[in-house]
Amino acid sequence: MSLSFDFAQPEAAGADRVTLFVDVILPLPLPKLYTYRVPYEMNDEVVIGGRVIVQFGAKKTLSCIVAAVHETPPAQYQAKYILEFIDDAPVVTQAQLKLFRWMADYYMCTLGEVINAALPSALKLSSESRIQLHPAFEPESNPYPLSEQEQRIVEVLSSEDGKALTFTEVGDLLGSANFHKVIKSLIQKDVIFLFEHLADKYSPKVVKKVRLAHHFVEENVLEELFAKMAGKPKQLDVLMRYLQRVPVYQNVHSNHQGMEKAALTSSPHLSPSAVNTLIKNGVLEQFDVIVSRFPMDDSPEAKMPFTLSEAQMAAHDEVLRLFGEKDIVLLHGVTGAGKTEIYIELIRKALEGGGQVLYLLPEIALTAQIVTRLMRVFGTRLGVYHSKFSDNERVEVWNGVLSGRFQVVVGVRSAVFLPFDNMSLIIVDEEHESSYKQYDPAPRYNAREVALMMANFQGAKTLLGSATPAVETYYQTRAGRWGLVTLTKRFGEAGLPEIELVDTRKQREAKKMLNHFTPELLSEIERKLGLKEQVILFQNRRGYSPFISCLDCGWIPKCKNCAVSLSYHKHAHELRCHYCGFHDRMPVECPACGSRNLKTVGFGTEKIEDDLKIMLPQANVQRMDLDTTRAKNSYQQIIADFEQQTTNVLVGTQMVTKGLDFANVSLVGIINADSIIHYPDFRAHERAFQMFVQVSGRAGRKGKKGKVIIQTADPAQVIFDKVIRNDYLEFYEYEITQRREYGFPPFMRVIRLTVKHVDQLVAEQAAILLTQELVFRLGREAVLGPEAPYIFRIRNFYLQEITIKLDREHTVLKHAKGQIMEAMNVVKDQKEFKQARLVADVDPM
DNA sequence: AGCACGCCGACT
DNA sequence: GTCGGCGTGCTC
Repeated sequence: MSLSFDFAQPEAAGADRVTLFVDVILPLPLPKLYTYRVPYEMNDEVVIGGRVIVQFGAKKTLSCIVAAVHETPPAQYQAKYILEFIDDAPVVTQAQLKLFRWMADYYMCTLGEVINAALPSALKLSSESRIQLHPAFEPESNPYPLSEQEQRIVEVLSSEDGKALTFTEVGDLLGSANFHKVIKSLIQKDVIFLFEHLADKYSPKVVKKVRLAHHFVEENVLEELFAKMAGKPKQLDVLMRYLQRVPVYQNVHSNHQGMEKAALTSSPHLSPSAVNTLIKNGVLEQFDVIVSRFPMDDSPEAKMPFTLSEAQMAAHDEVLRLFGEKDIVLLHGVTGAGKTEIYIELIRKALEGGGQVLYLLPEIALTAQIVTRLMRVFGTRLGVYHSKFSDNERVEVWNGVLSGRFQVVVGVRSAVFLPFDNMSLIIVDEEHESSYKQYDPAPRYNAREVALMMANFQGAKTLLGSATPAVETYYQTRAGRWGLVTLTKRFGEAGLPEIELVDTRKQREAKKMLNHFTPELLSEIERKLGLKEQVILFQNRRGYSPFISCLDCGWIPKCKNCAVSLSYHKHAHELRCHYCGFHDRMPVECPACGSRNLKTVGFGTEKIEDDLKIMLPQANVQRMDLDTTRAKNSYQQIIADFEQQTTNVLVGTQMVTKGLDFANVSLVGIINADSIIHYPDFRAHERAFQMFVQVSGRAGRKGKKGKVIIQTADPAQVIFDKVIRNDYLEFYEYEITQRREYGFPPFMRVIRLTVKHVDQLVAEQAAILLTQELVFRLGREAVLGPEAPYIFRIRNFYLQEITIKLDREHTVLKHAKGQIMEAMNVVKDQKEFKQARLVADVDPM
């Protein structure tokens, strides 16, 4: 039996010495929980969802999460004592524990793996965890008294800038085993903060500000100053601007806040050197302020309420009405229909009811634009959870949700792990996006499904939004289980773009192709640039070319770890593997025959960029793909340049298809549609349709009708017809028939098992045995394969795939997963397959 | 995931 | 004769 904390406490306070045990979740891929014993005197410190430190194995001390408290001593072994209690309040809520258990179950992984993915690493203490002085800490102004031990730590940390100590070092320094208490206390007092890896070291964002030196603040002193400035017009200008922006007289304190130096120096009519002279002469003083990475916009126009259009209002009302009878509603709105405003209105209503709100977005759609917009409406109640955030920022959001400071969180996939316990509304925007699915490592979860389950557990409503809903999602609305609201009109009179197909085969035969551009696309780009409008080009492959080949002997460089050719990256002058990261210098001559006739074959974004720069010198081309957005802010920079029209052509992969709104883009070109359609996967058509419609949606906003040119070798393919007419329904009808006929989701559930082994033969043998065991348990018709995937070797592991199709019923599913586990264990228990890795992916995408 | 224990090749 | 390779099994 497990006791809750509330129940355990009064007993522990009594005279009877109950012996408590806790089951903990270790942050490791272990199938079960481990039981530790609570020291008597610590009985009232036990908190479910709190962290404790335990010894695990001979050497390791780990922090882990208390999942349950009970009085049952383990029969088989002697439980070790808990070494330390870190938290006096849960860092993981009961609601989370329930959800995490469901995830581990559903996605066939361990609780430890879920916890590991869920907790920001600074919450996962280890002896390697480090502390650093909080950048905002000043010894004089910190209001909390420090103990002698705390003082010692602060001294050492202050000894040099950015000095860090590991837990082990802190332990040595204090010579006490109980140093976690000291660390915890210092964290609470905002003196230090924690991080896990050197890369997580906190570097605060600092803004340089200026203010009037305080002895000038009085009116008559200032007049004197003005008199002195009479012969220095530039400096006077600066001062005037400052006084204009900062109401020094009306509000005495406003001068203390000052204003951003950049606002003075970068102002077109002001001289930066005059600003510096004023600082040098002591009239202005410069100071640094640590700011949040998402600044609050307090300008008056920011507070301006927006009004929903009639269509938006109607959709909003319909969503609310449907929430009266259904828990899940799909908002199917064409691109540019203004779904975000509807979300904001709904969030506002949900907050009035007092619950929490989670707004999920795919990685690349979560831009500064949308965050700023939400900040304006929700201010400090909004938390942001982004994968490019540092660990400290994540902990801040985590704690903010726990404390109730953040009632709304906008975030990516992993935001479903945050400690919500009173959810009232979840919005999953672009719900069809495959980036909601984590592919590797475990837990291989789909944030949309997790969100739906969280909503279910916490009695919240879920709104799914998309211009191109997943077939599975739309099916649910057709079946009447989920509500459906449709928005067919674009916001602000913008018509849907005109889509033109251009036959690349015909043009190639006529020898009219210019590199990979048809004359139609090239002249249209030229025309748009002439009109000072912008262009987006979509090519779903990065690098310069997918491979190179020797013209004399046909040699093609392959990756030594994977069964793929190496892509040529011109800028880096390298050959790269897109699967394992292997790279090598581009050879000058063929290593097989010594010929210098090496030719690139095929094309990626880099070549498109290159060719276009040569063919249209007036184009200012920027490329956006994984290679150009790797650095932390490069993505924002590329977007900003394009927005401000410093660049006028954006060439990119998937990244350009999602969520970007640029008013001046009037042409979208899809360079090679065929590579998107021809994919060996049951979702290929769905993905292609979504991609075409989404990228087309980037063309034409704010009243301008856009144009889309799709280059294809086979314009007759059925899918184009539906894309051109933007007919989702027709696409859906076609697709759902196929799915029914061939037994794919939503009619069947798919679980994909992958067997990996360094030896190809062993991988095959293990897969054959696994298949046999599966067929034995689930029946022949449920198991497909084994089969080597198209790319049959990655990172030196040979792959074999088995696909399992199951009925959707939950009981069947649960039972089947047990059977699959059994089958996997049979294989793993075989000596010859000990080295094989077996991976289960539930609902793969 | 680590880490220790345990059986087979090139070194003082 | 040992040092050390990493295969295998266990951790409350």
